[in-house]
Amino acid sequence: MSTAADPLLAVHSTDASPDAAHQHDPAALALIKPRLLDAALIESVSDVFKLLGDPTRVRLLDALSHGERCVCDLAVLVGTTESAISHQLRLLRAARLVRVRRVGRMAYYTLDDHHVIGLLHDTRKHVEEGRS
Amino acid sequence: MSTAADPLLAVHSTDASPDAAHQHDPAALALIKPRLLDAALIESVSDVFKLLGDPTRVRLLDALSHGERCVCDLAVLVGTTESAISHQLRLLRAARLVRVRRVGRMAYYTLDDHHVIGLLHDTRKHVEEGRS
DNA sequence: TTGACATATGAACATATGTTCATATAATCA
DNA sequence: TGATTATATGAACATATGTTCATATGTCAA
Repeated sequence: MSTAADPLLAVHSTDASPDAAHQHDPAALALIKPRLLDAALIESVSDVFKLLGDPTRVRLLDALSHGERCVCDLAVLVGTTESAISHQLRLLRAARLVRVRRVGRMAYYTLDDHHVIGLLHDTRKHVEEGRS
Repeated sequence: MSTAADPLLAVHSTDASPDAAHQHDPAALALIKPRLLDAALIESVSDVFKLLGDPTRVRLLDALSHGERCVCDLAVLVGTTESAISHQLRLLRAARLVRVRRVGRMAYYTLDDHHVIGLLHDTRKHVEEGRS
């Protein structure tokens, strides 16, 4: 899998499109535009990342990567209120990143998608590579 | 690489630790606690995800996944002001997710880390799998 | 039933965040 | 030089977001 190297050879043409203020490479734009992700997908994808973009939720998922845990234990591991944890788990549940199993008055949470562990791992790699 | 299956066999013991309000499985917690990611790494990882958690920036990265682009073309592809784009590119640059190459008064941006394409791809997969 | 417990949730508050507008920098051209 | 172009950036504003506190729901024990 090598990087897509698009032609960057187009000269600075005097553009004539009516809507755009100005464009450097109209030909390349026309080629790329239809290949971009559609609005709904963009929104969904960024929503998932938004969920991962909070320390408390990353801690939660990191804790859950070691196996199923109840809310009270997650609160201890994450170091926050059970209320705060519960609010966050609700969001993660809605996005199907975690799943509940209820036993009596306990609620046991697990990761519902093992892509998540991969995402955490890859991002960690990015961060660690940057510590030059 | 299979999922780590931790023992969940501990009985509901009457806990005696002084700081925690209550714990369900103290033995498992003691085992897991030292294996959790440290605070600084959690923060860095969630910061990267936070950057990916915005539609405009996902659009930017998606556009850049098709090759190097100048700011004005990115503005057209993303459908926003060049000012807004520039603000976002600044953030992405600071996180070393994109890189600039300056030619005259133009600024050409590229992805600086190809993990990012993988992250986008995997998250897209998660989203698409959920459309049941 | 009564009380204690585990979890869930709504409202409110403080903080963070993305865009807009104005302006700055820096390069190209007349 | 002066005008125009491409990008960058600061301040301000409106919106979004995470936690806290109070309370609700449902479970178990006595």
